Amino acid sequence: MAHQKDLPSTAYAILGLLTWGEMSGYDLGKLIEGSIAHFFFRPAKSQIYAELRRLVGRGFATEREVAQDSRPDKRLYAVTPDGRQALRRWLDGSEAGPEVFRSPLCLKVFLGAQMDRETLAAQVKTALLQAEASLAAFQGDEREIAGRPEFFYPNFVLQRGIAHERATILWASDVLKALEQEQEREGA
Amino acid sequence: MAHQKDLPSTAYAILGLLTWGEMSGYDLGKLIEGSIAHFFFRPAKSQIYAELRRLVGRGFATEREVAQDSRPDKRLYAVTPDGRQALRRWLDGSEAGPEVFRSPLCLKVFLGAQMDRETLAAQVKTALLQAEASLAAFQGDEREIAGRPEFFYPNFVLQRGIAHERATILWASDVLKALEQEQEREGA
DNA sequence: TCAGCCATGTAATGGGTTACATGATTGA
DNA sequence: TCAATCATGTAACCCATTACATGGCTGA
Repeated sequence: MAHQKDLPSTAYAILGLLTWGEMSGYDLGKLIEGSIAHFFFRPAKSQIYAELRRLVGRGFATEREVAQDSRPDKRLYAVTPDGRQALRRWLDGSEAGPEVFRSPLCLKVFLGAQMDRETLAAQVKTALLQAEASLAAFQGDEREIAGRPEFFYPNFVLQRGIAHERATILWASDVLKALEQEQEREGA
Repeated sequence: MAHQKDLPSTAYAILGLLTWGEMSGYDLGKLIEGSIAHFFFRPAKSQIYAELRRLVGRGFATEREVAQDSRPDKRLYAVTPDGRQALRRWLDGSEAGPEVFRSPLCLKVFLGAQMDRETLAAQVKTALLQAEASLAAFQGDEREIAGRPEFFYPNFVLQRGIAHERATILWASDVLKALEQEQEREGA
């Protein structure tokens, strides 16, 4: 009964955000951009809407049309008790899929022997600057949510992001240093 | 001319590994498992073979059938000059796709309010143990390749993996501590 | 005036996974 | 004897992205 087939984990991500409160697909998009996009996935809008329809089809969410003037009409979605149960089952289970770290930069560094040293260094430098920007943004978020109990759990994830960016910055600096040393050794 | 359509980055990953030397699809699978799988992607066997055929079709690799007795016959693939050029263009360019960190664990922690505290703690603990195992494995690799100049570039990526696992371990420990404190506060 | 926000979707494509299929050799 | 290694693929499926489509309101 209930579910013939398991949903993809992205469905549970959306279901999870809906526990935050009733929302439209558009709202979800905004919310994802500031949270889940950083540590899970950044779906296309079209996928959000498709996934919401599926959740309604499964009975995991309800849809409610709200007419607005001076704005387009919208549909608000809310989790059902069935939805909460399904989410809970998924959260408690251990088949949530693997941790994935996919880094084109690491691939390029790995294949560094195929590149000009300068070009590689430039790309590492770019990544370093991006990591610094991310870190600054995360630290801004940190100040914003500090001490707010409703962000008790999200704050853990934010801390992980901060740790990750810090590690990236240190690593990139080390790589750049090593690359320069190698350049000198060759030049001399 | 040359290429009507860009290849997906996974094709360049395989092309890059082929610069290591002539290999079969099977060999590539083994090699990926010990390298690229950790920081880029872990393709299904079927995809490796499909991607190799495409590379040959584009003229980026050559195929050579080798008969063997007491083992199945195999096909060896090697990069062509065109392939090297294409790889180089991709490496030098900046459209390599985004850095992706997809962590179901982070999603669960983010939604921690929906779970039993103990269940969440157990899952964090599991991740911690896995990170410790990965770290140990990476440190084994580190000892193996230490000082070997042909691993100059791969070593950077290994260092990143080590830094990442260390950060994960510290973070998970912090989360567990905080979760226990919260438990005590409630219990008291 | 004009970019950007609000708001929702369809259609086409394809990258990637899963399941299925085969089968000899080698070492524990 | 039995699992693992070597070795290559086909077929089906589907999650996810990209491009396309619409259109009023708001603030700089």
